[in-house]
Amino acid sequence: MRKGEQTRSAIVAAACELAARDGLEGLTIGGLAERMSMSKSGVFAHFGSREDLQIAVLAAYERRFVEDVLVPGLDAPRGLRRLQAIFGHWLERTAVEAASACIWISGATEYDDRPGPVRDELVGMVRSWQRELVRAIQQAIETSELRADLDPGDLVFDLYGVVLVLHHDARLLDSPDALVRARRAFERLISNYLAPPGAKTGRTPKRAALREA
Amino acid sequence: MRKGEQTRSAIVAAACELAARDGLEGLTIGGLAERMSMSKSGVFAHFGSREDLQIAVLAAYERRFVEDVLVPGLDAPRGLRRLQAIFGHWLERTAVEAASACIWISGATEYDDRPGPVRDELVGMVRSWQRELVRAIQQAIETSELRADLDPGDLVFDLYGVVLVLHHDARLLDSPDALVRARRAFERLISNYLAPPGAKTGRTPKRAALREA
DNA sequence: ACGGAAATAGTACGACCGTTCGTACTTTTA
DNA sequence: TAAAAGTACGAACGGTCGTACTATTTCCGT
Repeated sequence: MRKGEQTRSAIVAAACELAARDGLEGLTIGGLAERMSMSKSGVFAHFGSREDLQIAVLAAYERRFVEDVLVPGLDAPRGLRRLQAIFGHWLERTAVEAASACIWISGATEYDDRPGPVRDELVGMVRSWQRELVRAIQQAIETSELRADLDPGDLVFDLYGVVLVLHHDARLLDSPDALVRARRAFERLISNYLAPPGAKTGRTPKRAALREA
Repeated sequence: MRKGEQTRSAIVAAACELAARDGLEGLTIGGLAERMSMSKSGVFAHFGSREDLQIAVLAAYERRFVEDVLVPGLDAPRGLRRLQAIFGHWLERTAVEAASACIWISGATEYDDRPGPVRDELVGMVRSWQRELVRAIQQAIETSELRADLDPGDLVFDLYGVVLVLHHDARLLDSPDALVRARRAFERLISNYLAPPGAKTGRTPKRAALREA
């Protein structure tokens, strides 16, 4: 029972690469078998169905994502520093490893109109990740680094947008500026929400501009 | 020579709907034929290949996108108002019509690793749209509504991110807040770049916060 | 080292894919 | 009205898809 799990995880690893290139829907058992120099049925036997394979790929991706982005971010102290660390790793993973796509992002457009277990799994993972981001933001509020009246959901929304457009511009448009633009966008976003220095409970004036249009 | 073009455009219209649901790669001639109550070969005859069909769908989408987003925006006077109008229509089209996806966005992840004529066409359209946005931003700089030191490319990057995350959250996560979050994000972005009132050439102080982290 | 179990291969299936071909039918042109 | 062009059909092609079954090989504890 050891050899089996060994090859199974090797299959999943290869499947991750294929899915990154062709999408989870483009992932095919025949192609995977060829990549593994195995027979189709040999590969298939490790999963009850293609759907289970896709879900296994998603799970493997999540594990690695957490390892690459969240875990190293936890070395930074709670608060703004940690938020910056997490987001920095996220950006790098999205852009520098831009040779291969993020299957959460490609999956979002593949499954937004396709109900089923794969979509459910994907949605659960994205929601869970966004919850993790909310937590990091709330901690930065608790340390009085970010304003108390900041809606964490708003900031998560903005941060996710930065990653999505980075992925888009770097991969589809081959834009070499995308990463530095993303970093600048992050700094701007944060600077909007910085608590005024020296205040324990931040409530800044300004804002309420742009109310006429 | 008239009947043919008539049915052809009907086919393209149906293909647009199918592609919005299943993606350009998920668009199939058989499915399209069934939708049209025609034979596969009858549908196929209007296009030399599936690729040509996909490109025809892209072209039709672009025409409609320009009609829905850019053209009505041109009613607003040059400058910030026009930029706000264009972006507002863009947001509405992305969220309210969120019943069907944007094939530029889904195509971005479908083709970012898949070279070929379809990708080239898609990239050309997205680049052209971003150029249009740059133009609108530059006009808002010329009217001294936005700061002169604003890099239009940065703002286009940010705006695109807002639309992408709106598309993502509204469609994948069924988030009911996505649209209002997107609108707030837009206001925040713009307010970062507003030229100081009464100045012809804006060069504001502030900023340079967040330089320590 | 042997025997049972686990792992892989082999084979076959029905469905659907894009595409081609020959042929009717309908519209436009001369 | 006759000829020509345009339009749609049905059948069939070679392929690939996921999956089900069966057979064979390989592993591993005893």
